[in-house]
Amino acid sequence: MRWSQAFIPTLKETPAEAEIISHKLLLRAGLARKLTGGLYTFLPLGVRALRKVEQIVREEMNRAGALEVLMPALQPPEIWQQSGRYESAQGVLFKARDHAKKEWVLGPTHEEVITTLMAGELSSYRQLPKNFYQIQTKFRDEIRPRFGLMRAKEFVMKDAYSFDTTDDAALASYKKMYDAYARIFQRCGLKTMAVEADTGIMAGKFSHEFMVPAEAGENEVAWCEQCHYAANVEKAGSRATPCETISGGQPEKFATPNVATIDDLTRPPFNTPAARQIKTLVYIAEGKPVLILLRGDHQLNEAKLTVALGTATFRPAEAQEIVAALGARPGSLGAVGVKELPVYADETLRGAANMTTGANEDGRHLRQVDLERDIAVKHWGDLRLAQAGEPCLKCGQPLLIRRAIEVGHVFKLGTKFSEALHALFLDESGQKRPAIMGCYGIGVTRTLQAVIEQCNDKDGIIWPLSVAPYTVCLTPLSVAPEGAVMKLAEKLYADLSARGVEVILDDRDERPGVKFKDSELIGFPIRVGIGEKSLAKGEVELKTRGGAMEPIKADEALQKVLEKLSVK
RNA sequence: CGGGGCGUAGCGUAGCUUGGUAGCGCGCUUGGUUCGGGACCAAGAGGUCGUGGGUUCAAAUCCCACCGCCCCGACCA
Repeated sequence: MRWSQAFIPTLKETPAEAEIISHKLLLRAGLARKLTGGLYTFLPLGVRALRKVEQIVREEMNRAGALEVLMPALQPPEIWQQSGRYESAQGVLFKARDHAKKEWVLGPTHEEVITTLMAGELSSYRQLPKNFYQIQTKFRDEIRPRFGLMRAKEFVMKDAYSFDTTDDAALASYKKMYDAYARIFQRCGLKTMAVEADTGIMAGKFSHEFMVPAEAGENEVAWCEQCHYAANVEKAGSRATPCETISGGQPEKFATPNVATIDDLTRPPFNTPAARQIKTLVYIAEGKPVLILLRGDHQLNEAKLTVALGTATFRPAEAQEIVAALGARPGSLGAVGVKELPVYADETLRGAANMTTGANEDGRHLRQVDLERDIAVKHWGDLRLAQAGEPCLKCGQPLLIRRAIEVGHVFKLGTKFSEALHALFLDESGQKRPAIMGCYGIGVTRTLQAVIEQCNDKDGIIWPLSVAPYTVCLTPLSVAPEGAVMKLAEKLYADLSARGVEVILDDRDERPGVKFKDSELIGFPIRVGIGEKSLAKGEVELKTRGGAMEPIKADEALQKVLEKLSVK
């Protein structure tokens, strides 16, 4: 490609809308432009990089034995009703109506479609295992699109769905995808970590997320450097420091005027450490109030609460609901003597004694509360958020917590969809059984931006060779057609092109500074600078993005470039 | 959905408090001089000041409503 013929609108200044580095570079390097919030046009350079990522994904999926298909993005709502997700996915479903006013949904994911397909095609165990994938645009009515391509209303996703006859076989399919994902992200030049994940509305057995460590990420990951335990904080467990277990006597009410928070009680005159307090939360679960007890220095993990409650339909109670349930306002809440409401307590509190908690009277608290003696706990479980520095569950080393971008997610689904949508087969004994499914997603557009987020410096993007829109940028410093500089540039351009190298020739009549800045902003992995001064010595300049300038003999330039391309 | 911020030329912005018919930088066009790290000189083009309403002799500026964009949050009593 000749730069003069291309469309590469680089920007000197950063558009005000961009906050994080990858979003800024996406716009500045002329890769994409915003249509409106959460919707982007990929410009030629952006499309090239995107296609590179797609191709890596495609190659690795094929290598892992998955079969490429392409499903409709427009879907009938009936299959969503059949799977039971028409309601639960309300929040993200884009809907459209046709001329007859019939409703359609724009696919946010394709379990319903693929399972419907298999319901029609599958009949025998002999057809399994099978794994189908597609690379396609997904639509999600995100509450808040963010950071350019990072969270968009429309985005390119690779989704795959496996069908197996047994749990063991399903696990093998899962493992294949897990391994394929590790290869995919590695080939994209990304450092990722696979972490245990919460399964959310997918309701699967277990899952892993592939995370790119980055401050701009929307997730938090807990991990242990010692034993390599790693989990999304929504899922992560950790050991807590032990509670006091020696009873201080019978509960005793005391006045706490103007005390509204855990923090207030830690200060004089009360001096009660947060770890010696019981935090009482009121939630409304499926319309009914429940109490949740945590230690004062701990925080609730709603993903874990979902598991404990057995429902995702819950929310924090409003102030008036709290008063109705307990007779006191937030700040003086407690569970002592409460019999009519179910009490869910965090495991950490088991055996805790001599604790302080609200007395369900405004301005009063109770001390010398012994958990199991004084509170009727209905359900004990892990309800708390793991915190940095707490000992790892497995080895006891302090856990680290870092932000990260989720680029891939693998789920073991089980039979939820195959049962609901009748993807059944006859086994060896003639028994009709539902296929055991797994599903596997990669945010392709998000992966692209994650690469930029991870690979950049003050001058711009540093593309890994594997996803660079062009791998080589030829930069003649003067473009007079008959000059020696341009003649050499043209020859190199022809030779590299002939060998299938993706090369761009900066034939613009611009000053050297402009060309250098642009090539670094965009981040082509290899630049060959050709100028009169060095050419007089028979040399050109080979520069890898992020590396040092290296003078090389002009007549060896082709060979050197080819070496760089194959070595890296 | 709640909170905060912002909307002025393609991009970045000043002007708004204190109302008087819009300015700067980048980019763009033309000519000239330059030419190894985002050149310089000169002359230009480009604006419904987000939209609608109100106040006023007069509104980018004050008031009301709406729309859009960005950020934080969606919980911790």
